[in-house]
Amino acid sequence: MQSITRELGRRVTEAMIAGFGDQAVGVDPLLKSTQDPSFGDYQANFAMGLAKRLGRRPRDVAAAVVEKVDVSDLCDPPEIAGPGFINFTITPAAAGRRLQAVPPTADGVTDRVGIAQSPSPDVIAIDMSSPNLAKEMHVGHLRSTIIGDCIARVLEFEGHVVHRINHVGDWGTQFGMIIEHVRRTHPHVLDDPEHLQLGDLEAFYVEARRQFDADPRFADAARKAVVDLQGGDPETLAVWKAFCGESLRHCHVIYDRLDVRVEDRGESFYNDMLAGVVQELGDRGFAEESDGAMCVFLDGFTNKQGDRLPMIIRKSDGGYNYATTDLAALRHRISALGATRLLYVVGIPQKQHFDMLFAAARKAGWAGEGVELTHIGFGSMLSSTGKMFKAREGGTVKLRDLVDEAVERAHKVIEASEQDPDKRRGLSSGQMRAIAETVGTGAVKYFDLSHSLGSDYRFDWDTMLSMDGNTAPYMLYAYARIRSIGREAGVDYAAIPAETPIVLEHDCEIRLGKTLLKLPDVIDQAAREYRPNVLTDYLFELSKAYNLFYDRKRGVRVKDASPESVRLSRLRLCDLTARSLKLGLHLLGIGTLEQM
RNA sequence: GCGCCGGUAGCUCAGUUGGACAGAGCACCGGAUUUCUAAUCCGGCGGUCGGAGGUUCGAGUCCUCCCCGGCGCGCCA
Repeated sequence: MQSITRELGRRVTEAMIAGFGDQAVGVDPLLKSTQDPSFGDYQANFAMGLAKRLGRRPRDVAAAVVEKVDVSDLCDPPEIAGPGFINFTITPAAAGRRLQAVPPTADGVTDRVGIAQSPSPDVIAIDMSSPNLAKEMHVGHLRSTIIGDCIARVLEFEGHVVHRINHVGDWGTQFGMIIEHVRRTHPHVLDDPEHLQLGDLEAFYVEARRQFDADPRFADAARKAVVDLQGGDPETLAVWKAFCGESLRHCHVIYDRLDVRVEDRGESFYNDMLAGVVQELGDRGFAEESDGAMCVFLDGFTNKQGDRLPMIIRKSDGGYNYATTDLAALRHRISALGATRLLYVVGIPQKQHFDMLFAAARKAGWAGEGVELTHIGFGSMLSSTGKMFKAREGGTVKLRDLVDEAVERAHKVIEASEQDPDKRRGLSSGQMRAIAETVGTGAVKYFDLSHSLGSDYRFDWDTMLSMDGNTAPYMLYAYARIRSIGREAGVDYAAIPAETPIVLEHDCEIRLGKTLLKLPDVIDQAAREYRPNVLTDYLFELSKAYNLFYDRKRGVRVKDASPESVRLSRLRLCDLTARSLKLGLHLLGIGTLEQM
């Protein structure tokens, strides 16, 4: 399945050049899908802008292009409307042909629904999730984890090589008290460091902190542990390593549950590169000493007094901080991983840090012209009352608890449904648990990803678990329903011959077919703009189109449609819808259900 | 003080390098069910897009100023 806007855009561009020669070279035809079906399916908006440059009337410019453009195999004759819009209406026959050409699913690989990969794959490093290992993962890590996963999935789908880098916090002074606390509570840790087990990481951290504050001898030991750690003392390193391993295992329980894959790479990995970073920046005159600290000063950054704002890369006590680590990591991703696109899925409050980091990397020449550096910032997750998200007791909410509650709530909905004689499906308790897991985690992810990245959003259980509206349950239901129709019709969708014609006649068939054709454009836009909600909006549109297609009153019959050619055509539409939904949800990191 | 991000329907949110009368869900009102999964569908109600200027053929979108909210601003990450 190819992008229609690209196809139409190519032809319009040719017609523009045929009509206006060099003056039209490089002019974007501005092709997009229309908002209102009365304007057709796609529109080209270049005429107003081009007319201005040419000193001509927009409608005349549009008319000249319409005269030259050949789209008769795709559309009705293009129409000029308003100030100079050119409207294209895809013919049902052309839409049917394009859908029919989508190859069938192949076993064992991700169904691409006929969408080609990028001919020029990039190596991309995505900085995502990145919790601090000293503590348990909390809700603050949710957005980076699932947004990063979604963007990684989309870019991987496009054929790029993606490193999902989990830049975990495994270094710093707080590990001193952790190490000391491990020693005291698990005295035999060194005998078997791989099998250190901690039931509650958060409680462990809190207790370590309490001891540190309450017991001077503990505090001294903790400080000594920091020194030993930095000095490379083997025994201290072993304890530290054992703790980090255990903490990572806790993280991966959640990653597995959320079906998120990451490459763990702790900050400590870059430790022996830090001195070199500072040395080189200093030698080349990009960094200078200020109040005892080594600082990089960059144009355009000032502090509250209006003085230039430093990026501190070595503290006055000789220690390094996150700016140094991030610079080292950036270099490593470019030079060692070969990445040409570095993405950072980190909250908006850190925007200034990334602005400075990128500016410094450019200045030092570590990131050249050909390297993209992008901070994919996102807003905060707020409670339903609009405040910062906190547990009832006031502390942070563990991510694990959030996921548990989501699944539990989904399970209750399913149980209630099974109690209702009109709704019950006769699910086993095992099936109910499996469905609740997909619906619960899917609901949380979908709700998050359906918001535009930049804005804060209010976390609301009832909305995200609602069957109505732009939610995971609605989408999952639409998918399950289509799969059920296939079973009821006694067909294996995958076995319907690929040459079976798809004929779009009824309005709801035409609408569904044309919506299906938008999928490549949607994925393309989501990838280009790093915007998951482009995908969710589309899935909602597709689900609505399908539900209308299948509606008792306004839709068409499928299972018992006749003649057989119409029945098969509609079953293929069902199949393509299911495949598109499955692919879209997969790119969001959400699994599908054959039944719910 | 400087900077960043927000302010769109009663509520929660979309709005694609500026494009056609500003969209959706929830809520509310009304309609459709001898069920191919109604966990659905259709219709109605509802907005001077925070305010004021400006640029433009055209502004929710760009520029300036102001109001309100959140966040950041030298050795935490």
